[in-house]
Amino acid sequence: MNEGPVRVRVRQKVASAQNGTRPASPASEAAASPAGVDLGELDGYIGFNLRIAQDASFRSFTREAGQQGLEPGQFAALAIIGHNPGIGQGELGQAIARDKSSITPVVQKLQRLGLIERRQSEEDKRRIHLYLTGPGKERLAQLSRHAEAHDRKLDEIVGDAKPKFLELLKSIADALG
Amino acid sequence: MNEGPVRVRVRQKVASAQNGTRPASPASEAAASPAGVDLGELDGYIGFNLRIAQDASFRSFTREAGQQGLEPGQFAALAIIGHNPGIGQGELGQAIARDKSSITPVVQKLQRLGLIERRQSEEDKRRIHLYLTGPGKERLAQLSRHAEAHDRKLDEIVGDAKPKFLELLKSIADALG
DNA sequence: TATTGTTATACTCTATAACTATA
DNA sequence: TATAGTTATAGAGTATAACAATA
Repeated sequence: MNEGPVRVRVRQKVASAQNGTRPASPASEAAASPAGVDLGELDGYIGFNLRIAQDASFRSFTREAGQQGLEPGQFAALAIIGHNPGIGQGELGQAIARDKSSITPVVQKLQRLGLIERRQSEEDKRRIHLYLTGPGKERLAQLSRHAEAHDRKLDEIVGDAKPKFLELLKSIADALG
Repeated sequence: MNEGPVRVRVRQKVASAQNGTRPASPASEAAASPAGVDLGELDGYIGFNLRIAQDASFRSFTREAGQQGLEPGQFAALAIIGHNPGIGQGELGQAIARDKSSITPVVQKLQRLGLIERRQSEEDKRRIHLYLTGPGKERLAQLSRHAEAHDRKLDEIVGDAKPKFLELLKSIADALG
């Protein structure tokens, strides 16, 4: 199954990459592989390649849209609130696969930035409904443009295989989630 | 381009997932989407779907192999050292797209666990060569079995499309990294 | 009792910058 | 001056557990 060493192409400057893990800071180092390192079995693993692709995508997104302030996760939260006005925090958490305690700081930050509004439910006072504010809608539109530009790059790489590619990614999330 | 609300299937128990980002703790919550949340534009983004798939894969890996002690990132480091005996820390960092300062604690931990040995270079005393120890090789073999079992699940989902799928993931990492 | 959200806490991962020791 | 690795520090992201308010 292993047809000899799998060596990775050298990266000249080792530019910033982007990932699916979370960088704490703006720029970074390294891309996805260095000078002649044998990845061995890892090279054929879907899991490993999923990781480096996501890592690259995330860093690239942050590198560009990060200047605008928000990161992929916050963009996702904003987009979901925009598409689901009045959604509760718990539901939002489920949508992005995060615990409710991880959602609290996210929505607090979005609120602090004036991008969302939080209204206590009338019927069930435990619940808080989330809505985009005017500035929130603008920001979402702005970030959407960035996200689209970013995804266009991915579209170019994936080409015609996009529908199948997306289907596979969704199947993975669905089956292992 | 948007053909109406994209609603996600309900997840009964909201089991643990696994991802490409890093969970700080063992188990977790949420999978990738909740009861009837409209993901809107996100649903069609490669970047977003890459994220949720990687998240699911990572959590699934950790959920099982995590019991054995090491996480995906450490497994990757171990595998790379195994395939590149004598590799330096900087090179290892490049291979997994991390700064050298992020590598130090990783290799220190692996050393503390007795899984790797670090030898100062004779020719260039600044460099440190990394090697697996006997226990390190055993552990790697053990983790490889877990990783393979994990990847077999992914293989089943991806099926015949695997070569193309891997190629696309590598292209993404390569183009955006 | 169960659920929604908050808080306190803790831990992982990561990077930047400054540093040591080599080269 | 430049490079390999370390340390100090800081910050993002995440979760668990305990809690308050409400149902």
